[in-house]
Amino acid sequence: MDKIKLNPVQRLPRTFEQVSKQIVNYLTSEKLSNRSKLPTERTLSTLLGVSRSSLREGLRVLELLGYLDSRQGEGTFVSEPPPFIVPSRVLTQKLDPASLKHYYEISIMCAEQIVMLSLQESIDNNIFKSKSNSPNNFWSEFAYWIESLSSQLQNPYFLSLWQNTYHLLIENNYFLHRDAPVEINTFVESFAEKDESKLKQLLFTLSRIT
Amino acid sequence: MDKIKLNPVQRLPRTFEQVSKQIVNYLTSEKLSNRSKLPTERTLSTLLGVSRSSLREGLRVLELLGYLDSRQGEGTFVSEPPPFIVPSRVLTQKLDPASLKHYYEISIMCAEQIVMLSLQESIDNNIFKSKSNSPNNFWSEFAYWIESLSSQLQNPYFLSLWQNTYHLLIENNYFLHRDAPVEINTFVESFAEKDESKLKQLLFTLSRIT
DNA sequence: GTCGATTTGTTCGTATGTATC
DNA sequence: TGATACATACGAACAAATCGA
Repeated sequence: MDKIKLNPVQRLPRTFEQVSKQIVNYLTSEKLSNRSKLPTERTLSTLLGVSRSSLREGLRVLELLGYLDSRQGEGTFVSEPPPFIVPSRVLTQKLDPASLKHYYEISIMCAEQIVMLSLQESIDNNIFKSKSNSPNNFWSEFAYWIESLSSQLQNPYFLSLWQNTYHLLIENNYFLHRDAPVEINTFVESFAEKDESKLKQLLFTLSRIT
Repeated sequence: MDKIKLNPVQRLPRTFEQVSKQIVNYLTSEKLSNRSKLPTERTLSTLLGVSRSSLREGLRVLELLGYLDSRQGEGTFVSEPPPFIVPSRVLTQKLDPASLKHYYEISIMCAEQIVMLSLQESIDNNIFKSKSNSPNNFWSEFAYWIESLSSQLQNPYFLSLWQNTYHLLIENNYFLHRDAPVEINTFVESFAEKDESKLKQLLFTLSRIT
């Protein structure tokens, strides 16, 4: 008996998948900048040789992933996709406590990284001033601080991850009954003094909040 | 002149958006487990009072986000959405060097977190054995080690983030001409000795690879 | 301020491909 | 082999939003 070489069968990608890939290739190859207008759905469907229904399914995918933005009566426009997407946020769906805890730990990891990188790149944070005068709301102040730091960072993906997870927690009222046993000024001052170990200790206490 | 309060105009969500949200609510409320079968497209469209085209656009979104899985001739099935999605990976699209560097830094952050958490949770890693006998390929060994660690971790989201970024880098040949100046055994031994500072120093050298 | 052209949003009917029994 | 159930795909038509003459 001969040896039979078995390869996994290749299925043709569905139409909408081919459509979305082709359009993204078109976007990148033509170097279409932000907000530039795409051809109409009818034009695209004839160009690609597919029906408008299938083309639209492809456009939906790209819109969801942040590559496009369609507006009725106007047209379809190029957009900048984010580096990360959290499914439940796209659908504004509430999450269970376990998942929230997992996202919380991710957000703290990002915060720590942002703070430490800011120290390394010796970012000037003297401009920072507490936004609100309500000293109770630690978390919004903390978020404001983290974003003011990361906006000066070279790598914008840490900010993206932070924002995704932080806003997800906000939307799920995660911080409603979780006040942190620290004040924002403690962070800001430790940062000004470049006190790395103190900052790490503070962030560790945050990570320990249940 | 009176003060005018300007609120952003509220648009009715498009049909496919309402469809995807309703279906997700249906999934969670009915506690439909993995792989259970949904009603047919025709049934769903009549139940929701929308056309099949609009329903399908909603299903596409859910399929892309990982909530569903449609197979021609069989049906549509429930699936488990991942905590994070990287747009360019969904479209198997190649990325520019700058974006890759950003993702690389994210992946290293995850790796460090996974290692440190594994130390804290005193995970037993004695079972680990190098997979291949080619000592050259540091990165695949490293990835194997990270995954063997994080599979025992309480929070699976670190693993998800790691895998997303690592596989994205692989798919873009990021490691092709980037050999690390360390060996995997150095990591494994330092971990066995619970040498935290040594591990941090090793991970720092990884983060410094350009 | 209205009208008409343009463009996306939505629907319906129909045909085809594919898996299961 | 055939029948059934299902997703996939197409095209034509109409609705609604936007913009400019």
